[in-house]
Order: sequence, then structure tokens, then C-alpha cells
Amino acid sequence: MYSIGDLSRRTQVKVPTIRFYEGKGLLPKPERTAGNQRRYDEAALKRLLFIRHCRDLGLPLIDVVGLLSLEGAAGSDLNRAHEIAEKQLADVRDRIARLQNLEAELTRISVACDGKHDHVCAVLHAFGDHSECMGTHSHKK
Amino acid sequence: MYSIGDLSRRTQVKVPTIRFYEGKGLLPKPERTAGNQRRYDEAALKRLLFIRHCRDLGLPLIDVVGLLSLEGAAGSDLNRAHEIAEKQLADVRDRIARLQNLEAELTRISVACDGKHDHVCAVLHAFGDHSECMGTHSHKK
DNA sequence: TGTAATTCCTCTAGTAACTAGAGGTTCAAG
DNA sequence: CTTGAACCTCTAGTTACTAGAGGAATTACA
Ligand SMILES: [Zn+2]
Ligand SMILES: [Zn+2]
Ligand SMILES: [Zn+2]
Ligand SMILES: [Zn+2]
Repeated sequence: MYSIGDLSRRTQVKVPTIRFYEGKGLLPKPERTAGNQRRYDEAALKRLLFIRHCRDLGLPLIDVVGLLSLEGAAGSDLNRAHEIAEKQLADVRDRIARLQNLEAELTRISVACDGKHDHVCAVLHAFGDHSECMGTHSHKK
Repeated sequence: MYSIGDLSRRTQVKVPTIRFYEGKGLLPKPERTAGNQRRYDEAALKRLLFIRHCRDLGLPLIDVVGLLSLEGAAGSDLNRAHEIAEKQLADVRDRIARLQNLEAELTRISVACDGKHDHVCAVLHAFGDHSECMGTHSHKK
């Protein structure tokens, strides 16, 4: 049996985060000692490692829940996992494209000023003026 | 004089967001009509356009505040704008790199399963198992 | 001028995924 | 048996908004 601290060390998930996951229903409520402290078994450890890896892959918790619910599933139910993977991949690609647009504009902006700063700063000006931009850009969906 | 709705239409910033910016001190408190409705001048419009563009470049509001405070500045104070631009550029590049790692892993994961789903799904399995990954990956700083 | 549609007002709460802190209890080692 | 580390619950803060309730002002039109 593991204490919450043991689980934290083995998964690199912080203690308050483990409690948070329990509150959200991602981890089942564990047994408790006589003194009310949590004690986890091997299954809980595996489940938390699964969650951890999904988070490292950028999945939102709602999709982690979806994947966890597929434990023990078979047949076409498992297609849900493929959907989640492809949605996430599409999302990541979309974000990369947006960030590359940002990178281009910010690169242009960063070198716009000669640094003399007599009266104005071209960087400051460029931050406010989209008409000088090379294309569209927005960090958000 | 513009109503808050006029300002919203001209900047594409939503009405509640304009009020939110006012509350945060990014926009000065505007004049009001006898009936307590906000009325904005040209300067407010320009300021909001500035904020909008900074946000589209992904700057956090704290840095937008920093840039706004540079209005009318001169000399070395303006270097602050360069710092903000370069920090943002570095941050964007870092995020791109992370997302490219994610993209690689998710691509691998997405094609891992043959779709038969007799008993297991290789996609589902890959979501939980970092040992199959090609490298490190984490979506967060 | 009357009235109806639209826009505006304030305030609270909800979003995602945690993180930090307060104030107090239990556990493990020596 | 006494420390000190680890644990407990609960609340609130983070970012940048967005949604909704309940009500008042403005505008357009007849
Ligand atoms: Zn400059
Ligand atoms: Zn632009
Ligand atoms: Zn599959
Ligand atoms: Zn991995």
C-alpha cells in the first residue's frame, strides 16, 4: 500500500494534484487508515501513471476520462480512442501553425527597431499596428 | 463619441471583455451619459486596438500593461519593449518545439492500431505507456 | 408621444487544471 | 514519548475571459 506521498514520488504527480484528480473522479476514492490517511494499491498507481502520460501528451482531462472509461472495452467502442488521438493530433497541428504565424510576426517586430529611441520605438509601434503585419495571426482558436 | 457596442464592433473585442479590461486598468474609465452608459473617445479606440493586437500576438495582459505604460516614454525606457518582444518570441519558439514533440508522439500513437479490436487497442495502450515513446514530451513548461 | 426592440448597466459565477496557504491531525523514527 | 515530516480539509488564487440574471436606458418607428 502506498501513501499519497509515495504515489506522488513514483508518478511525479504532485500531492494536491492527486487529491484534485480524486475529486474530479479520475481516481477512485482509496482506502483510508484508521487516522483517515489515503492508502493506494497497485491499480491506483497504474491509473495515475496513465493519467500522467495522457496529460503529458496534452490531452484535456475530459478526454482522459473518456480513455479511462474504455478500460476493459472491446470492439467498436475502442474507436473512441482513435477519435481522441486524431482530434488531439489535429489540435496540436493547428496550434503549431498558429504559433508559427506568431513567430514570423514577432521575429519581424523584434528586429524592427534600430535602438536609437530618440522619439519612438519601432517595436512598440509594431505591437500596436496590424497593418504592418505579413499575414493573419491569432494565438487563440 | 462611441458607445461600448460601437467600440466592440470597431475592434472585434466583445463588450464584456471591454468592461473586463476597464476593471483591470487597461482602459481608463470613460465618461458616462446621464443614464450611466459609457461613452468613449478616439484615444480609447486606439488604445483598445493596441491591446487587441498585442493579444493577437499572444502577449499576456501583464505585458500589454507594460507596453501601454511606455506610451510617451523615450530613451532607454523603451528597451522594455524589446525585452517583451524577445521574451514572447522565445516563449513561442519553446512552445512550438514542445508541440512538435507532441505531434511526433501523437502521430506514432494514431497509427499504432490495426483497428481489429479483438481484445485490445494499441492506441489506448500507447496513451498509457511512455516507454514506447520516441523521446520526451510535455505540453507544459 | 407611445411603445417595443435593442443595447446598456452591475454583479455573480463558471471555465481548465491546477497551486498555495491556513490551521490542524497522524504517522514513523529514535 | 516526543519530535518532525507527512498527512488531512477547506478556501481562494491563477489567466483571460464568457454567460447569465435582473433591471434600466436608448433608439427607431408609427
Ligand atoms: Zn526600440
Ligand atoms: Zn498583426
Ligand atoms: Zn484501436
Ligand atoms: Zn510518452
